[in-house]
Amino acid sequence: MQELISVFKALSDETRLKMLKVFQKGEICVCDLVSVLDTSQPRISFHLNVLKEAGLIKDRKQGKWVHYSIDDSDMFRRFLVLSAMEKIPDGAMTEDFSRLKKVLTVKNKSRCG
Amino acid sequence: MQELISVFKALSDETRLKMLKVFQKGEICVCDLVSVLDTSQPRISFHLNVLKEAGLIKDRKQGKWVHYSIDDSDMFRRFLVLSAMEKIPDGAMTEDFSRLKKVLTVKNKSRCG
DNA sequence: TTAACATATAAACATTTTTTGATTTGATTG
DNA sequence: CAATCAAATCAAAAAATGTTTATATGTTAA
Repeated sequence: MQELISVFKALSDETRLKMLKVFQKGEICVCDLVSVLDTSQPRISFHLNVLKEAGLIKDRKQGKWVHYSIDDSDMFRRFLVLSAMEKIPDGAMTEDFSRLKKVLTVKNKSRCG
Repeated sequence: MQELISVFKALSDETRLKMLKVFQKGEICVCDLVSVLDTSQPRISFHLNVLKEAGLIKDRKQGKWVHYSIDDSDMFRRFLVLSAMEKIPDGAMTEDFSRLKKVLTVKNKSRCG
């Protein structure tokens, strides 16, 4: 039961829902997520950890960077995330997506990743 | 987005999940729920309110009593609750269901309801 | 190997949620 | 209408979560 609760808890926070929205666009590293959500690094790390403990995301370490992405190994979580995401209008993400776009194009001219 | 969050928040608590499990057996009044979950009345009222604010349950007033039941008017909530309930083994509810049984049979010999 | 960078962690603090005990409200019954 | 019962509400205490600032860890590159 605690496992189930941890999943719902992870989903009951605006920052974390926004993170999942960003993850839907693809894998992203912590430093980019900090830029995109325009907040502090420890705060991002804290929320990433909550999502990870709930089994909603996974990480991939590569050199200095840690890339996070949606963990789609579990059907129930997968469905929960999808249906939650569907409920959040893209309008709630305008600023963030615009920063994401910026970050990604800079990326193409190489940096991490 | 806050509405979505309120739903997940409502679902991220053991007492409230147990309440929903009880509601799956049918409508129940506050005083019976207090007996079944074996806790204080204000605590029950508090959690009922959280579930109600999230749109997961509805109430029906009848004389002195208030009967609560699952609100199945919204598809998304309906599905969430069903899939959450499925994840909770009946073993987690043994004591509660046994008290529920008792309460319901006493009921038949009339009291509230 | 030192400097710089990415991320995690920790401690202190702030905020939110939950619990408790007392009280209130509303309805029924004697 | 006084007594009783069900339920809600409130204020204060307790517990859990989230934020911040500072620091630690691990990696890469100069």
